[in-house]
Amino acid sequence: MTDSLIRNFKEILRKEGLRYTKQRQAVWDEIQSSQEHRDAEDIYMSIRNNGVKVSRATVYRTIDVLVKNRMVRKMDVGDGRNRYEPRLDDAHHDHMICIETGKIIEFYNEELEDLQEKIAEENGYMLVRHIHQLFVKPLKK
Amino acid sequence: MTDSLIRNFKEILRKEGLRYTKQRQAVWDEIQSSQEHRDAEDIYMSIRNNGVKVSRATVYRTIDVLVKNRMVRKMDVGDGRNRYEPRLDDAHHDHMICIETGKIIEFYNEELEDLQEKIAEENGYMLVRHIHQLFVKPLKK
DNA sequence: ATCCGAATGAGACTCAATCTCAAAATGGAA
DNA sequence: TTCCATTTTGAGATTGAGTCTCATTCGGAT
Repeated sequence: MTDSLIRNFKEILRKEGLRYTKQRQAVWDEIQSSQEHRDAEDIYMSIRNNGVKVSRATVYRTIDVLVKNRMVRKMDVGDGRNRYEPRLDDAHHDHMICIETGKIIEFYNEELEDLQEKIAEENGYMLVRHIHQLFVKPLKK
Repeated sequence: MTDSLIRNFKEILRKEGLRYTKQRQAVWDEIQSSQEHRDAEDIYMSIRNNGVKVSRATVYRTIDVLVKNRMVRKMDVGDGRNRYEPRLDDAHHDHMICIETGKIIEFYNEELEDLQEKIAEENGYMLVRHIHQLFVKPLKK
């Protein structure tokens, strides 16, 4: 990855030909404020509770820009609601979801990453991105 | 896996305490008839075109039973519509989705499977199931 | 300060999937 | 075979995440 690690939100809007607005800033601020894996409704309600007037439409529209620019990671946990988390650094990780508690554990494994690229290449393809979730339950002691 | 490979649909219904109906049979027949990764609407329309009267509700309800009993694999390709494929044998595989053509390629890699179990265990969990999709594009020649 | 294209927001809309409940079908009992 | 308690079905309503519309508001270049 050659993206600079610290990227300015205003810069990204400029690059995209978009204007800077307090609603867009509020969405980015809100996502940035927590490392949790949150859904859009949660983000929307938090912004409103902080006293900023914003609509769901704007939240979704802004998230799209952030995802496109790799500021935010979008993840599908399979329950119909996407979750979002800030990509404060550019470090990639996958997720493990406990089916008993709902807890989301992040993990990263170099060997796994390499293997995926290899598999894609063996089939004549280049890996662009991947979705990888492990559904797990606690080991009996 | 200790499930028997050839399992009878009626047996499963019995085990689940469900009655055998021609609608349920038609859903299973239709899914079984093709190895494609199809969505519920497609399965529904095909059954109706074959002259069997069935509702979407029944299609969805029956698919749930089939998925629960590992007769059918449900996959989320990220476009909001789940795809289903028959598990004629019990062989597991993951999917590679070409972002240029939409083509779905199946793959299986033992090393990858082992690695996932290992990662779960290292974190104090037991792997129950996983979602793994590689989004790829053709290699430039 | 002006101006005009871009952004916003309320609510309509989409669409896959689920739910409702009256009517129909199933299958065990007799 | 008939009966009937119980389950299943289906038409259409509902849900809910996400998208779209368009009149109004705003940003920022000049």
